[in-house]
Amino acid sequence: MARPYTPGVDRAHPAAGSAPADPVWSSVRDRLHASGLRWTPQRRTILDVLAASDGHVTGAELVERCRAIDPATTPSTVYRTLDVLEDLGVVRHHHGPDGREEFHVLPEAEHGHLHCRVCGRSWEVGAAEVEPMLDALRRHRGFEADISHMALVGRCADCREIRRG
Amino acid sequence: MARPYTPGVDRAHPAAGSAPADPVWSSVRDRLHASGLRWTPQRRTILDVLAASDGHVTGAELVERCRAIDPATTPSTVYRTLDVLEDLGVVRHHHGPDGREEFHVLPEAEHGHLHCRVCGRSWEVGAAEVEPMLDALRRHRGFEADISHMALVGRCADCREIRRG
DNA sequence: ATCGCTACTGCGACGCGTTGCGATAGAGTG
DNA sequence: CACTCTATCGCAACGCGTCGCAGTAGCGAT
Ligand SMILES: [Mn+2]
Ligand SMILES: [Mn+2]
Ligand SMILES: [Zn+2]
Ligand SMILES: [Zn+2]
Repeated sequence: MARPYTPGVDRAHPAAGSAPADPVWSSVRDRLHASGLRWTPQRRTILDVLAASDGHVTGAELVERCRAIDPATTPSTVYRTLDVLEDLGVVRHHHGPDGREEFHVLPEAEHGHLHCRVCGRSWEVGAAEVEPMLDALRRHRGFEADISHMALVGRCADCREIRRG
Repeated sequence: MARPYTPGVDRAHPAAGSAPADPVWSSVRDRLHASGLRWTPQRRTILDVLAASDGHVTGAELVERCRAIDPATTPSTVYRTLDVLEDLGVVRHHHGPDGREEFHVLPEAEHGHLHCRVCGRSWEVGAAEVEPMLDALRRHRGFEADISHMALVGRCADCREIRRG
């Protein structure tokens, strides 16, 4: 049952005016203001969800979790906010083997991603491990690759073991 | 104006029974049969389109070109056939910055892909250029990465020049 | 408290693929 | 040629995301 758009009133967030306790998250509000952007109940919902998540989450999952807090949540708003937050460095995204988005919340260190096509598991790969190639690309072509967005698909050690080839 | 499903009759391909002249393409028919798969008018249409394409093409573009030959073409059939052809090594796909599929027809050599986020241009990167990293991943983790599926997003030399950072 | 600017929201429609289903038609066999 | 088996097809519905539009509401200034 989709609620119609009911401005203000029943949309008030439990603590609408304030930001989450964690200093990392609370700074977001100020950084938005500093860029002439705004602090809204919808954005607070998304930040609450992100603060409660960690590791990699798909866009659809985030939408779903927002709806758990506010059933009136709209996908377009979530995705647009994720774009904004990516500009702020709060989240990073890459794409799974099927092209779907996966978000990493507050990545401590830059890293790329490995996806096993067979078993579906995935791993993070540190910047150091790919640095040689990135250097080569920078030197030879002047291309500066975004590590966070990197996702390599292939077969993991276990799955290669099973079916030699 | 969508034509209803009109089996057989007006679906006959100009040279329905035969395969394209090029030996590479004609072999496809035999290789399908060898695997217990079938040669259909729809598949011939798609192969005609692929034979007339080169470099990278999006899935949507391929569907559109098929419709130019046979307006009754259905997306699901095209995508399913592309899957089959990828198994045969006739095409390879990767994903653009937005996650959309791009197909490379008959790649002579394995290669990865670079996409500039700013100007939107893209380049191929030879296997040799990535080999060091792939070796490292194989040695340290036993992970065998698919080069053809690799797509790095970032900023090209020109676009870095313009806005230093 | 009120006002004005404009960032942001929800909506609706669209684009790209994918999937399950029942009907069709390849193609090997006799 | 008829017959059978089943791969493939078209369809319809769905999932993920994006975009333009018109109305709303943050927020800084008065
Ligand atoms: Mn893929
Ligand atoms: Mn992306
Ligand atoms: Zn695996
Ligand atoms: Zn560029």
